[in-house]
Amino acid sequence: MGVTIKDIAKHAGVSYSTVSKALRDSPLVKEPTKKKILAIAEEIGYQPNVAARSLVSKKSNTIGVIWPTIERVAHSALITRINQYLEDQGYTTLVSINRINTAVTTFNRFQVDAILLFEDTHSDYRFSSSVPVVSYGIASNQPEVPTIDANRREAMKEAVAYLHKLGHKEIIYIGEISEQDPLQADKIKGFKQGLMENNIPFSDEMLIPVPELEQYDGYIATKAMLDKEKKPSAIISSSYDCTKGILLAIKEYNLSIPGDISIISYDNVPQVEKLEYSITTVGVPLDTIAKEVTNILLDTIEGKQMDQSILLQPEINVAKSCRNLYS
Amino acid sequence: MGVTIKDIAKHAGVSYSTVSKALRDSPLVKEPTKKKILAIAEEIGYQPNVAARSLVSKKSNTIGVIWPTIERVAHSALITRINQYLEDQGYTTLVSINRINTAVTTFNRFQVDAILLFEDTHSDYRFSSSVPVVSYGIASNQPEVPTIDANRREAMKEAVAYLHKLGHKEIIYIGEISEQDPLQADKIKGFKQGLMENNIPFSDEMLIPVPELEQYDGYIATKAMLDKEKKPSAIISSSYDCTKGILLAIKEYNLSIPGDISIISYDNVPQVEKLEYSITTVGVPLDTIAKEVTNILLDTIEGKQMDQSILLQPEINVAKSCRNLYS
DNA sequence: TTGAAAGCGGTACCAC
DNA sequence: GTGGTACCGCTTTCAA
Repeated sequence: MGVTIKDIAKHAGVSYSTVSKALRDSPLVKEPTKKKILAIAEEIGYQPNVAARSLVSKKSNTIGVIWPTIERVAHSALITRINQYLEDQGYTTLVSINRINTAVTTFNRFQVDAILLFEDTHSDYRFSSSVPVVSYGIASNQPEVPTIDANRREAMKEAVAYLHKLGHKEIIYIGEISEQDPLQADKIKGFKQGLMENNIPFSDEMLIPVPELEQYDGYIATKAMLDKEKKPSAIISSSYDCTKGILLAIKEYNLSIPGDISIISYDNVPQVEKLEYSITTVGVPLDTIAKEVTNILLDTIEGKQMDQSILLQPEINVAKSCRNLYS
Repeated sequence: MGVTIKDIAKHAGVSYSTVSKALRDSPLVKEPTKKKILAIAEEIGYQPNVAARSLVSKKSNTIGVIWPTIERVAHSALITRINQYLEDQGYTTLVSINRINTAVTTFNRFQVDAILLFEDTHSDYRFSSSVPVVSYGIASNQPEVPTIDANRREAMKEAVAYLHKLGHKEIIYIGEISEQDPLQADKIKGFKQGLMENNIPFSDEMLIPVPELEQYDGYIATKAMLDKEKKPSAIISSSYDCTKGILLAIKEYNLSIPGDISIISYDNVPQVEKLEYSITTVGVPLDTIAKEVTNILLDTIEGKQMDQSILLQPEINVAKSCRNLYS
């Protein structure tokens, strides 16, 4: 099987404890010796054995990500980035797609240094983990698990406030109207709250439901909406994909943005820049989330005490998709 | 930190080697002793330490899945199922979303028992792994890595043959027309070959390109196609998602299936049953693929020699979406 | 049927 | 600076 440090030691004519030090770049080994050992290691294809290393050092330099809903593409971009940041910090990311309890057990057995949990729904699990757990998304029902999330409610409030400042009163919201999904419900709460704070009366017609947050759904919903007598002056879209569909429908109806209709989109994913129009967005930039999550994971590993719940503040990214009705 | 077998041994008043045997359900331990040990283990929350175990047994009961393109949702359903089958066999699945080389290294360090590699494109990597690797998708450029894949070409040939048998001659293909993606290119080759074998002349208008294989793309492409003078008698859709869009467009034009137009879809995902129409499909059932991949992984672990390339044969699943023009 | 002990591949401490 | 060695948690002979 594999090459071990003892093999390297033999080749190099040194003891294997020296090899160990050299490989860990310890200052206790002379440069030439170190170089020689490293060269030999490379040459004979040495790969450190994680099992042995973490057995003694009680550290695996590995973060376990629990992502039971891989079929929902929502988090994949975020996970990709977090993975990148963790790699930069010398950590390896391993993903489990099992049920939460199974995954927690697996990662505990593997002695990962921390677990990052993605939750989409309020499920009724309970787990115990000797490894620290950090959760992204809705607040966990395990009070001891710190939760990080984007403040969706605030984002929507800001969107409404921004539109109101520009003179918009006929505002509609296109998104998933679901009680099941607390993430979506939160956005709607923010929308309503924003209306209230700006003295815009709410009515049910202001909520245009879509079955899912895909481009296609946004397209269909917008077309149906535009077929109606009364058109809004502004649309708040609840996701980037949705926005793509909305834009297409608007184009098909030969309406101009922001001339005929204004639009502001949730999600600060970098892709917005690739859209045909320059779209104003509101949300926590993906990269901000990724950095924040990474830092909190690393802090947690170092044993720092965390706040129970961290809500990341959204930012408005003003572009040219919202018309100022006062000017 | 964690509870070890020594803790259990103390509680049970036996030696820790007896505990080890009991936990592995060895026949060398008397039933009552075993029961007692198991009870204590459960009670004090014992979790075996994977590192220690795999260090000595050289087995981790873990399969590493390399899936660098999580953002492409295509494989997630398959991975979910494979994960399930492997779990049934006592294996844990760990996913890496890193670049292939990094992931192979990681999994080698972790001493997983086998690696399952998902490839989407012909990239020019090379890796060496002391752990056996099995690849799903296009043939790897590492000749020693066995590859499993669905025979897409054959599937498309069968689709054409089936339609031809029913009297169809104006057949179009809706899908991604990409040289980049060998999976898609293969389908088109099969389509053309099917036409040829059935003496239907091919023309470029028979290929309707879509930018991606999403529902939305199918919808738009079909609408554009239906706006034309000449309508085909049958459509071959290259993916399930695409089909959803196609159906919607057809519905919008008040055409009936299979009265006005026939349709056969690639992909034998179980979701087709949930569609509004009863759709004839062709492809290798997802479950067949999952089982096959699992078995090959397990065989590989046991050191059985594998064929270099395994192409899974597609099945036609006849429903009511194709009209018999002869009757 | 149970226990003692070697050793898997490393790390880290101690002595030289 | 380098080498010797105990030990991390567990499996697996081998002896009792």
